[in-house]
Amino acid sequence: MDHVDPARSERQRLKALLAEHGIQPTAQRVRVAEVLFCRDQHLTAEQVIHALGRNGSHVSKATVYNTLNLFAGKGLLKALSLDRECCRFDSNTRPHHHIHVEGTGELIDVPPGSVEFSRLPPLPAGAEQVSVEVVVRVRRPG
Amino acid sequence: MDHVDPARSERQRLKALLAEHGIQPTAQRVRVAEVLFCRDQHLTAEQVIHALGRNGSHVSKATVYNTLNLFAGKGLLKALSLDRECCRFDSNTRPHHHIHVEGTGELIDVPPGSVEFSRLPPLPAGAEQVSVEVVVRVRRPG
DNA sequence: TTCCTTGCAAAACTTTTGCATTAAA
DNA sequence: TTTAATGCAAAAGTTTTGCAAGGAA
Repeated sequence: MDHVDPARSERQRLKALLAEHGIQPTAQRVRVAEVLFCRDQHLTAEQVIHALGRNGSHVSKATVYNTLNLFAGKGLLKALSLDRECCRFDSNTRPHHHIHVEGTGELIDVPPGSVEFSRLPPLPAGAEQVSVEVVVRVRRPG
Repeated sequence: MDHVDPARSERQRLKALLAEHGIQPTAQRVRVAEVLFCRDQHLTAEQVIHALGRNGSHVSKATVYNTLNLFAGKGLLKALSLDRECCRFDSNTRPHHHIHVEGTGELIDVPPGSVEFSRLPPLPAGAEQVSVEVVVRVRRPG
């Protein structure tokens, strides 16, 4: 008989992921990670809190915020700020770009190879480039 | 004798600018415009409020917010959202890009000709492109 | 024990709104 | 006179913080 529990092994994988990034894998942090890292997505803090509720796993609001900031600080999330609404946390931390749909607020990931530059601006003296991020804003007519 | 008052004629110019954009040029709105449009800059709402105070021209907080949103809606300002801090209003509404200095939060305008693309991503079906904006993030080592 | 984490509530902060007053058309 | 704009205070929304209690090392 096979006793593998997929949810359990997923939790083990997440614990390892957190530990690798110097984060103590507490129960609450693993629950937040379950919500975030099941796929590439861009969630607001509020969406994370709701998703936890739907999962039946409660984590206090303050801990969610602290955890999101902790994950972002350790490189497990990228904090996005694309419109004047609240911050979104991108579970895809590889370099990439975005298409931002006006009106719906929908965000679409663009792989880095889909954008190429033939010219980039000179950097200020002494500064070193950290990243180049492109946001293509689009509208759905109608 | 010459009776030209430069501050006064500047105010006349701003009144005309607001009127051209379908904005009733009230005293408060002209005061906010004086702060914003003296040069290309990126100010937060709070910075606008402080600048008004320094000018000796008081405008209530709610009116400042309403005015900034009104100007942005009418195309006199572009609302930026580059980090998780509050929204900045860019008095340069021509297409352009930005260099964002980590740590200081400094924002540097990049003219559109300084960036050229040899490839851009396909847009979602039926969507039309509104703008392409590049943010180069840099760090000053030390 | 010692250090770190959690949860709750309260605080801080940015932005919006309700409404009486005032100014403009 | 009729409409629009202002100012204040209060409300709403997001995020942070203080602190007592709980858990892990």
